[in-house]
Amino acid sequence: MSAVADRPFLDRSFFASDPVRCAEALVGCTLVWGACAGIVVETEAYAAEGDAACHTFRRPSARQFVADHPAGAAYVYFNYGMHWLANVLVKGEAEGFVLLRAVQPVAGLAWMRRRRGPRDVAELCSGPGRLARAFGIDGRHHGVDLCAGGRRGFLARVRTPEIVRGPRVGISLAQEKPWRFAVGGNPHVSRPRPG
DNA sequence: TTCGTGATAGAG
DNA sequence: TCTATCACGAAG
Repeated sequence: MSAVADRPFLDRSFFASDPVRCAEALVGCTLVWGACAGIVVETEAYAAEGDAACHTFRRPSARQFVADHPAGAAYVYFNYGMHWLANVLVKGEAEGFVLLRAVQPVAGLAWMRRRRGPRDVAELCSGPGRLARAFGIDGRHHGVDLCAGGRRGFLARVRTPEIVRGPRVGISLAQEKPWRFAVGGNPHVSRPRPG
């Protein structure tokens, strides 16, 4: 846990931005979740306004979530009958979410393998469903504050990564928006590789 | 490429 | 009640 020790979490002002900028800024930061931690290597932005792929476009419950929670709250939902997906609420100049798509594991590898099975490190968290599974993220965490200190939050970048940008993955609407961000060439990024 | 699996929301 | 849809992943 030395990679995690004695550094403060990103505070709420980090998420009081807009979802696209925030998604890019989060790449290279470290996600800390209890005993597990990983460097964020891939994100996507979803805008509450004008983005047909965002849950807020169709789901009243998502709009209510935005209204009821502060920036930096976790938005966790169950999809395809089997996968949990983890997002962070952004509320600032614009509102929306940042989907956490992949991290490079740095702590808690034993826990991740216990949940995901004995896999290669590059397979542990290289996708939003995989990441949530490896970190033990599920519906219990829907709405938790990631800017409150304690066990869960983000650490600032130690280095600025080389970020590549491309279209979002796995959506049918608003595919034209290049709102996926990833660390160029990083093996922990999900497929299809951007670039 | 195909299919498992379930929450959500809107229509009937 | 019924149905379409869905920000996925594992196996084949």
